Amino acid sequence: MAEQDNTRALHHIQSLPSWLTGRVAARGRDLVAHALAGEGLRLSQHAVLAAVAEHGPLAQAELVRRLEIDPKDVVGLLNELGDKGLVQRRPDPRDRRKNAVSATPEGLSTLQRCAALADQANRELLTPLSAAERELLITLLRRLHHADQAQ
Amino acid sequence: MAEQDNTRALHHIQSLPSWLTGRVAARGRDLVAHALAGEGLRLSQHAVLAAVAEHGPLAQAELVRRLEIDPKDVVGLLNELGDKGLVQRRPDPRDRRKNAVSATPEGLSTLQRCAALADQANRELLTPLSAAERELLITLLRRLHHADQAQ
DNA sequence: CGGAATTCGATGGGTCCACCAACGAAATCG
DNA sequence: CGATTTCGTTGGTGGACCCATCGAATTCCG
Repeated sequence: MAEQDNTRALHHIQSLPSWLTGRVAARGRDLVAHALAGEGLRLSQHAVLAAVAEHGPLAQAELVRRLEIDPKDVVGLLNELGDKGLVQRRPDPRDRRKNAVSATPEGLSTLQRCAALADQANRELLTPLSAAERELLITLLRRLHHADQAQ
Repeated sequence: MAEQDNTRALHHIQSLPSWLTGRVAARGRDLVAHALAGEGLRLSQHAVLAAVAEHGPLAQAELVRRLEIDPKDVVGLLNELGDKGLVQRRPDPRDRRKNAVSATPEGLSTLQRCAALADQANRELLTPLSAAERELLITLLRRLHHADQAQ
């Protein structure tokens, strides 16, 4: 510290992990988003569809908690996925406040193709790294993320 | 590939580098943003201030190219930084289309403090990693970013 | 030289994503 | 029961990015 040199201020910022991860994340986001556009899905729609497919029929509030997403946004996302025929909302007979959201067969097959597309995009993102380096990067990122999850 | 299992669709997505970097980047962004809030600056304002400080008096269009930022946003950012007395816009006598943007002494001292705050936030972000691992992560991210820069 | 093309600063409009505030309806708690 | 909580929904805010346009000033080129 106290080694701050304003003549390299921008260079300094752009060497920080927070900035580097932001840039790499932005590129990863764009790559995956572009790939998913082939299936007509946005990133958030893909995440919701995957959560619904993985965790059986679930209530929207459960979706909110699991994805740490805003309740408001869930409504729109499910509407869009519903319009595409990928998920369906039914009233939960056991608790009439809830909607039981589940994926349709079409939703599941779409999800299959999306997973392949997302994998492909991630391969492109990591092109500059060797297989061992990719594993290493994922491990480091995972540790940072898990430490965050646990506060 | 073709090992897609819809019963682990969400888990799969959340293991992808694109998702992990996104999460870590979001946390890094929040940490730095929160730290900079102590100086009353947002991330984009900090970046612009640093660029102006590092690269002498600049035209706004030059700022746009260097930071790959939207021309529209530059106007507002410079207005805000100008209102705070951290930068000043003067007409460039050599090209009257241009504004020569430079940092004020107050801007430079603010930048000093911001650099320290950003460093501190990044240290917090990387807390779970050893010094060697931090260097490794930065190296890997830098390679990904540079490969992107060169298309 | 003078007209055409380009650059610069600025503005308006639009998308996408994340976040906060509040509400009626329906369930659960005490 | 009544009070509280949960659920789904609607409202709006703000940041980051992109597209198009516009007048003023400069550069290019015939």
